[in-house]
Amino acid sequence: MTQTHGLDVVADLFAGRPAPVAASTAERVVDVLRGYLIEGRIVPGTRLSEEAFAAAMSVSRNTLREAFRILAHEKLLVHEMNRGVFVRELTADDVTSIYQFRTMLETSALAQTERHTQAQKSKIRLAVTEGLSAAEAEDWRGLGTANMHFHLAIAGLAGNRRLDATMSQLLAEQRLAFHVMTPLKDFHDPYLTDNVTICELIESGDVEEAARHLRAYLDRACAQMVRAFEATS
Amino acid sequence: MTQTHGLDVVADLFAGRPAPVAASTAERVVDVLRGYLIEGRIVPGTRLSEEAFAAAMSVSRNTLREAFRILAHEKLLVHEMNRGVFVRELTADDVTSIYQFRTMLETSALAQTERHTQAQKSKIRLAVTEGLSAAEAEDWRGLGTANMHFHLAIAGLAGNRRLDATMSQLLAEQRLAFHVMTPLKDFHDPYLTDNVTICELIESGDVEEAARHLRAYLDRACAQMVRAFEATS
DNA sequence: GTAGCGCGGATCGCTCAACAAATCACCCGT
DNA sequence: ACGGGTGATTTGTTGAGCGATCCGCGCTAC
Repeated sequence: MTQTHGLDVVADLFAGRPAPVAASTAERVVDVLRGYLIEGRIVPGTRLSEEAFAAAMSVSRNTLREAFRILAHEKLLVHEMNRGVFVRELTADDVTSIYQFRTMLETSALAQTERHTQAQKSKIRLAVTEGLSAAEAEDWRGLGTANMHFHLAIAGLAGNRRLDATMSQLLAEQRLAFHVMTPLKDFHDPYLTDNVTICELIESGDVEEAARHLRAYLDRACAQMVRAFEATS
Repeated sequence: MTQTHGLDVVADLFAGRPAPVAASTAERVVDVLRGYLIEGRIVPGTRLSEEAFAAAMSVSRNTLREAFRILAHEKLLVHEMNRGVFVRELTADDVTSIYQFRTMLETSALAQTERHTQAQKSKIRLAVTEGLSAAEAEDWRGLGTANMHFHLAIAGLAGNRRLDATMSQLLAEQRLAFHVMTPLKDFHDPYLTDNVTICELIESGDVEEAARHLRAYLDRACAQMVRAFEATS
């Protein structure tokens, strides 16, 4: 980095840019595919043919395999030797495991009050209002993502990049199971009021009670999801 | 799965097997490379030439690239577009971030007393004795891995596979920084007595005090590491 | 009928060779 | 010393190819 400017004016110009849209082809493929997976556009369990997908995305088989390897590492795909890659199918155990881990992360983040910043707290509030307006517009998919933002913001209270990363990955993984939750309204809507309560508790400084509430909330959500899950299997 | 056997006799035959040594070539490469990286045999910052490594490990460039992608995803390598992959160089911030996260995970696991099993607790004790005998034999590298096993066992108290996975990954990542800690004795030895104390506290059922002790311990270790870190840079 | 067997056909795992594009190292003129 | 051009090196990606493995199907034997 050449130190030509006293203040880094140039850096500011590019600061708010939406990331160069994934430079490499493989990463672009990963992003697209990940989008499909967490939106449930490909049913869990289906095999992803290398040839077919390579053709569909106009990339070589080699590049596609790089992408597959990454997504398998993110646990969105399963790689079975000499058989191919499949969209991950979550079991009921996976769901409880994910929720258990989430509970640990989120309550832990909540407990680190000395790290909480005003910026993070306002992100929580933002996610809540996002959810409220999505509900008002009866945009249930939007309500789902708002809910995700809420929990990411909670985890963000710890101010730890690594925690944020694992949290997003957990949520992505969890989304694989959302296709069994139909209609989405029934799943997300009841928790909106919980989000409001928790947000207010945090703002009022009573993180203890917020954590208790959150824990109960997550237990309930987990139980509901497991129930819906075992009903279909 | 064909249901030929009433009791699954066959499964037992293969139960204790040391995993088929990574079936695919790419995974084998990943394992070997990961071994090198966490042992510090390749200095952080060095570029890993595709051609050279492909030749050295007798695999094609394409397969090697798959391996590189995975290791980059594990944050052991850094991939820079059109420049190549480099062994990750941790910053002091990384170290504190890792320790902060570890603290959250380990104390969280410790707090979930209702999930603690006797099997897990004995694993902790095992790691402690492993460390004691390593210290007696003046095997400082062995003491390091014993210490790792200790913390993995603590995290294992939560009984959550995902937590275990992120914990191992964190420890692997942290190991990238161990090469600055020379001699290893001075870094690991002081903490052996702490391990003993914490183990006893857990066995006596006083997880509260164990958590406090652990937290202080990790803070100290982090500070020491950061100090050693900034001394070299 | 059904359990075992063998035989393609499809797909994966991996390699090799090639080429465009980007980066790097070096030299040059100023 | 500094900016700029130029060729060498390395990466990004592709395409073809081949052995290995798995799957489905039909055959046979009991």
